[in-house]
Amino acid sequence: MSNSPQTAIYQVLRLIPAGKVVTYGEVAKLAGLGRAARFVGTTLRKLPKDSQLPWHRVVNSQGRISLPDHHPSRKKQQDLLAEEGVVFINGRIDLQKFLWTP
DNA sequence: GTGTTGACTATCG
DNA sequence: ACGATAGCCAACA
Repeated sequence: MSNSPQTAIYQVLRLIPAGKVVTYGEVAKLAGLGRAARFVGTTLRKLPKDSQLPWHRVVNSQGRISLPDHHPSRKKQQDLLAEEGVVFINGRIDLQKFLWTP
C-alpha cells in the first residue's frame, strides 16, 4: 500500500475510465486525504510533463477546467477530454453525464 | 513552531 | 446564474 499521499492520488487517477471525469474533492476522498481537494491540484501541478497519468480527467465541482487561463496545459486538457468523448458546452462539462464515481 | 500558499468547495447576496 | 467570502488541508519558507 502507498504511504505517500501523492502516490495515493496517482493510484486513484489510474482508476478513472476514459470519457469520464472526477472532481478534485472526489480524488482527495478516494486517496484517503479527506477534504484536501486543494492538495490534489497542487500535486497535479507538480507532475512531470511526460507523465502517463490521466491528470486531465480531473476537473472542479463546477465541471470546469481549473487551470488559469494563461496556463499552457489548459487548452491541452480540454483537447484530450474532447478526444475521449467528453462534451464541452460553453467551456463546461455536464457532470450529470460525465462525472465518474466508484 | 508559525504563517503563507493554492489546478478546491460550499454558501451567501 | 455569477462573483465574493469563508472554510479546509497538506506542503513549503
